Amino acid sequence: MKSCPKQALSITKQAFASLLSIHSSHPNQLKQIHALLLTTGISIKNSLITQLLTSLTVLGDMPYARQLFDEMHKPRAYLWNTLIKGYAKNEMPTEAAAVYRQMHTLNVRPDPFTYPFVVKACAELSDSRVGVAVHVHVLKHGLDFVSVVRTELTVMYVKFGDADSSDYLFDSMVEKDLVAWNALIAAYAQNGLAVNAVRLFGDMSDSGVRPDAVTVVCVLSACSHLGCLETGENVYEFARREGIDCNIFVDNALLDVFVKCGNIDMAWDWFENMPHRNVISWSTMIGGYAMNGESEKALALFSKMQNEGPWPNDVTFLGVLSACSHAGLVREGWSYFNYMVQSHDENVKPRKEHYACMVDLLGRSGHLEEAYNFIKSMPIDPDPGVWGALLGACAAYHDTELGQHVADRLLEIAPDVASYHILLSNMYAAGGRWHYVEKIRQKMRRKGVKKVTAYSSIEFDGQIHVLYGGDKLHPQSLIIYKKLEELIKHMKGIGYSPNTGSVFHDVDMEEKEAALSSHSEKLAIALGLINVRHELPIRVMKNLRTCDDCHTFSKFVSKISMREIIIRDKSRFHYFKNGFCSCKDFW
DNA sequence: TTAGGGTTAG
Repeated sequence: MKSCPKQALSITKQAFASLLSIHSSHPNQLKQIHALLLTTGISIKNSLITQLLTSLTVLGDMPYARQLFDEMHKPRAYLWNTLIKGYAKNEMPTEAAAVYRQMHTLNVRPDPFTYPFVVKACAELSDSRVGVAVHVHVLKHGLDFVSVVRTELTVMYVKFGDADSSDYLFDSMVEKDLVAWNALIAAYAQNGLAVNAVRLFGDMSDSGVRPDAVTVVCVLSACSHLGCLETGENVYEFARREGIDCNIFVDNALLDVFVKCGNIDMAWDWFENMPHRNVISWSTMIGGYAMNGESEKALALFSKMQNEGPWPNDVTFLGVLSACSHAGLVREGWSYFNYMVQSHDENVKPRKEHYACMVDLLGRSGHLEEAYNFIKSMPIDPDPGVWGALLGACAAYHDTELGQHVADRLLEIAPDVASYHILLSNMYAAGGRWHYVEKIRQKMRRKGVKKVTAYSSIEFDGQIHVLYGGDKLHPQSLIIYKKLEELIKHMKGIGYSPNTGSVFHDVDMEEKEAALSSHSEKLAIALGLINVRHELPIRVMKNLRTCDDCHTFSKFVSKISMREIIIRDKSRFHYFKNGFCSCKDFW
């Protein structure tokens, strides 16, 4: 090779460069090119290696990317950055952080391009100490005013639930560009702070930065979470005026708003008139019918999709199985599930979520033993979601024995999840075994397991109101409780008796009733009765599953107030009208 | 020799 003329060498390198750019769709092709490159013995130009490394990280072959990286002699900072970015983008935050640590140990000086992905990886790790340590490094290197780095730090602190830090970083950002606004709006929308997302969208408009389609999609997604139909429609109207509609992402996001606000007919109209529909549009619509209890329509739409729509994916099947689950269609559920098992399409192979759906379907229909055997026969390790579905069924069917067995398994693999402790505790409470309830409560206290705070939201006059259980902070608090008192008195006269089975503590009857009567959905319904125009339904969105008592309560309220009440809980929609619920008490 | 933001279910 030494005798090889310079010009020929350059041609060879160019040839490899074009080989790389043409054959970069599969890791094996890249490996072959790499091997070929090594046999020529030409000194591998950095740009070729970078191209190879980047292609490997894009294709997600991180082990090979790592191997290639390890063969390099003293890689420069930008190559470290490429590797970190690869791990971060391939959902391997632990590895990304490890590479950064190694870089630090070897005294490779990080540059402004290093931190966006290191910080992103830290945000994914549940250990906030690592994130804070990296923030300190950023400060030491004087890179905290680089807007991309600062944006990622802001998002990281939102994920850690550290509002003071994220507020400070964002507010003190000198030039907030479009991506910075979008990143924070997205972070709020995805981390249970959807109200903040909507508010920030307002601030953004005031600041003069013009939103784009990404902004609109994020805000619409926040509206979906909150169930804010009016705000969602206003945001879309704004997008239309600004010419940032005509985009399938925006169309799907608005479809999701209709679906998640329980406006299934509007969703269908919108879906039918969309100029383009992809697998997400179809899956959203199918899932929407399922969530609204319209299982036949969900399944009919799925057959239509098989005939004329795009190829279904794993998410489509979650909607299909959930439709079966909500309607108790055990036979149909099995047949869809078996179809998935036999499918040669890797995208449709059942994942743990599908197993959880099947357990839910079998469990809800009372086939507890079958559900248990199904879990035991699983080819993959059952995750907490799978066991949790069975525990829920045990609680619903008062099978304390199996429930205890399931809970033992569950608390082994997910000892810190409050909802499982609470399910177990409710199961004992329903059977009056207060001694066990107290034991669980002590265990939770000892281990510091925190409950997810229950809240409900309701929108009227363009304002979003969020109410927590026992809320006393709402400006109309006094009238809300007065209204509730009136309602309960009236309802008791016609046969309502509070179902105290699901109250956590072993306290006396009066206290139990008081705890029940301040559940967030009851407060939201009362607030709705006071404020929502009579011709409109009262739409309440709850972040957790609604309890038996609130369900009965809502039926009674729909009857005595002659109002339509729509509650979306974590599981599905409930339409209460004239004393009945669309779920037929099966949820 | 390179950078940050988005939709679907549970």
